[in-house]
Amino acid sequence: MPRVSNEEKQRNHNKIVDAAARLFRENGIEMTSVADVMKAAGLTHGGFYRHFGSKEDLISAALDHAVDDVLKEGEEAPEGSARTLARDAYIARYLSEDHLLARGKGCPLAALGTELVRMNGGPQDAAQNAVHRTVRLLNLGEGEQGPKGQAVLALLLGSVVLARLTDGDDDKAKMMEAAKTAAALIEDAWPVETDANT
Amino acid sequence: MPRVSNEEKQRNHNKIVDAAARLFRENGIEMTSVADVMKAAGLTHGGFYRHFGSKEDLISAALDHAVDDVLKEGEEAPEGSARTLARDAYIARYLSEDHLLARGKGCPLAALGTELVRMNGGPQDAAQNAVHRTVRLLNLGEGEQGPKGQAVLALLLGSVVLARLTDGDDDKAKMMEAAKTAAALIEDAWPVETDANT
DNA sequence: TGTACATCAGTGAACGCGCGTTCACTGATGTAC
DNA sequence: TGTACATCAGTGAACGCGCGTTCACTGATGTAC
Repeated sequence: MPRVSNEEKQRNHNKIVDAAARLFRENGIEMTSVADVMKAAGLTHGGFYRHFGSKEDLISAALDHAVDDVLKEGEEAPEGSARTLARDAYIARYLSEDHLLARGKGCPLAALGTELVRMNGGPQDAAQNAVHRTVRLLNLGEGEQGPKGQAVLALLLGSVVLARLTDGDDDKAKMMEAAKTAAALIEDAWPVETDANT
Repeated sequence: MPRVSNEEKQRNHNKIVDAAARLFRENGIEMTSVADVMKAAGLTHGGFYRHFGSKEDLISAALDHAVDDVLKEGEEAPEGSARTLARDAYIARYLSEDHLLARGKGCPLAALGTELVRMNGGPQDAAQNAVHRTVRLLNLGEGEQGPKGQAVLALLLGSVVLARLTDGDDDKAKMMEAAKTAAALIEDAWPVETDANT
């Protein structure tokens, strides 16, 4: 059957990254094997190294892809009120019941944060990039990486982790409500900036 | 050399749980082997099953122990202003540079949160217990598991994960400052409760 | 209190298993003429 | 455009390794008398 055309190779490459981005977020990076990913992509594990030098390289690529996936819409919104709407929509989606359940399609920081803390090299860079891009979206009109956006992301990320740890739909919903209240508080009452922030 | 007295067995048991609570938080649960834990406890891996039925049982015990470790002081403070001081001290310690670096001695939810989300059985129960106990401490005077305490814990947990992902002492410090500002905001401006919370 | 013996905490080799990675092989694709 | 051949994407067996767990063994401890 092999070999396969350049176009098909590219398609397979995308399938591998797609599958990895989903499986890593669903089951964790360490718990997801290269063979798991290749199987989900409809291939056998041996071909993996025609696409990536190592599992570590796949982690970086999958992380970047996951961030693209969740942020693209917000990042593409034109400056101005459309951007603000996109930011609010991002927060609403982040704190939705859907996001709690669909781990494999949600924020990679909320799915993998504590695992990423222990990574080096490419994956570490990709994780930092994910933080910067998300803060940039959340921090509209307050400078690139200002503390308000950082605080909002911290609240969102923490809320989703805690809600996912929580048993019972009611308690999950209460956690999300608490987060919404706190997010509105931060949005409305953040103290006037006194010193410059990048 | 074997066998060993009952007192020494208990001492060894504690050493195993201690080592596990530290190593799990430092390197992750999946990345820490039973042999790693036993070695850190000064024993050989074969003896592990005289203490625990499985690695899963150790995870539960280590999680409980880690929570005891970080919460004991706050939980033991008598009701009233001493309790409020203990809560404030907990928040200050949580958002300290020390806590960012000493992962192995810090909040197990901030160290292992996204890994715990995927656990079942004993470890899942232990994780939920950790959340409840921490929210109870943070939620003083607002009911057992009120949304204010939940929001504060979410903010703290998220901030520490993001700061640990961040490269550079300055940027870590900025993240912690943002969290302190937001925590004060939640503390001071939380809307008056309109409906009952457990 | 002293003796005889059963218990069992700890040791270290061994188990099966799945991991990340490598490899010889295949045959359709891409390319040189 | 057609032919000849080199390339290389994908396959599936195999590699060494470390994992969680089991086991026969040991000898000091705990206990029955």
